[in-house]
Amino acid sequence: MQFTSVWLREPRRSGSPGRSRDEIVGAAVELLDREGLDGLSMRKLGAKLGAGATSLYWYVATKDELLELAYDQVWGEMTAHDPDGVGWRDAVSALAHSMRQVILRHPWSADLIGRLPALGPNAMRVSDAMRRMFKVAGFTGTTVDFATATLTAYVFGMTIPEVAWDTTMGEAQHDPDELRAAVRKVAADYPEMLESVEMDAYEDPRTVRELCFDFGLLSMLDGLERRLTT
Amino acid sequence: MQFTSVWLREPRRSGSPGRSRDEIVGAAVELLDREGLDGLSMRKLGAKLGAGATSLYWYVATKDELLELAYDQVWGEMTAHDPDGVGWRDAVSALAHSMRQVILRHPWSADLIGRLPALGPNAMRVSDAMRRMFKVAGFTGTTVDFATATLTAYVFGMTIPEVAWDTTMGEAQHDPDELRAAVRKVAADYPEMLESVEMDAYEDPRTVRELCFDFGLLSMLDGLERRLTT
DNA sequence: GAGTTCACTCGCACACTGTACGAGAATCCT
DNA sequence: AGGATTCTCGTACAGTGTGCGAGTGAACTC
Repeated sequence: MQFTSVWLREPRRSGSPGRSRDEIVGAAVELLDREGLDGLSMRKLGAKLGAGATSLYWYVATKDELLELAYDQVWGEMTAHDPDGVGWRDAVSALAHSMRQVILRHPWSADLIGRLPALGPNAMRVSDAMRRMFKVAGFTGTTVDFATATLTAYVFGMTIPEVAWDTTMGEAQHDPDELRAAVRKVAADYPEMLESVEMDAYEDPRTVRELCFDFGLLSMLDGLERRLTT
Repeated sequence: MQFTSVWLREPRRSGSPGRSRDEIVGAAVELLDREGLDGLSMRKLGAKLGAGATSLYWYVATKDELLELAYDQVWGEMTAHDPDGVGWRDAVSALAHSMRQVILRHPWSADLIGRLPALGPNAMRVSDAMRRMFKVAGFTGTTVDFATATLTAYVFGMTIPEVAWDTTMGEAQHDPDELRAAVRKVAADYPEMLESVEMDAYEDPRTVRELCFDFGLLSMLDGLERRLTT
């Protein structure tokens, strides 16, 4: 009756000498940041730590388990403020931006959102904080969960394709004009899409995305607020 | 100056005899539905088609390219109605539900959202239709794109973790009570999360999720509508 | 001090992956 | 008939996660 997540299993009895689990996870995150999800192999990670590949299996039952740990470490970088001070909208907004930034900083984590459950302590801490924010806002019962899920969905849903686009198109930098021409060809049969391509949205992707994110976030918050007043 | 997406490359000169590309992609989707993303290997797919593994490389440059094609075929199952008849809110809402259902039907596609750009003709068609809906609603210029991105983000962001949870927890069915107990332990230090676990949200996950999705969708639409009136 | 136990390391092996290569077969064009 | 083009596929290579079991060292017990 063993579950597939690390977090639902009894942790390994402690013991401090030799390598530690944190050290391994830290090195894994570093490697993931540098070389991406495909760049992480047990052999490479072992080499980086001056250890044999299979030594790591003492600390970690499986590679997926290691990824779960690394994934939760990413959640640990997200910062949540107290909603009592700044009001729930600002608190939620700041948390949303923090989540986005963290994922952009660790692009590989975007892939894991769809693959691993977020049950680690850091994920718990963030979700807990967000729930508190929505309670302060006035949500009660199940709607607290719904609001939390909704906002998390928005942030991840917006950020994941952002990362996807960067990693696919950014691997080898292309001439922007050439890229735009290629996309134009793909969109040729779809008038709406074509119009979208022709707009200036391609000029400075960075700020356009930021604007887009804020637009959606604002909408989201407005929509949630409306649930409270009626 | 080659791009990494199939859609940005010149298609292979036609020629119909022997196997066809559609046949291969169809078989791939079938295999993916049955065995998941890890269940698809070129050798298995070749065997399924009565062909050698490497024969497929005539029709497809790489496995990722095959996945791009399969991914777009999934987009092809999403249905969009004309917003002029039913009004933009109903049209968008129906499309959102369709998108969710399609992904739930092809869980492996959830993984690909974060890995491949959606540049295929079917993805184009869906995005095009959604843009038209928001134009009917009254959006103009860049905000059409923003609204489209926002709604797509919500739908994917909500559905991806749904799939993730199912695949991790559903592989081996567990006693729900036991699972709840395990989760309770993980949430022990986080009062908000604990409260969430203790609620009845675990009784019938299916309908709860549906409710949650509709809650968020409603919020999203309200929030977007608000952008129009002010 | 001797012996035993336990925490840890790691080389080897296995089954499996994507795909480059190049030789062969089949088909079509002239 | 001959040549070109389209298509098939066996072999091979480098790489993957990880099970196994033998080995090492330190700590604890008698």
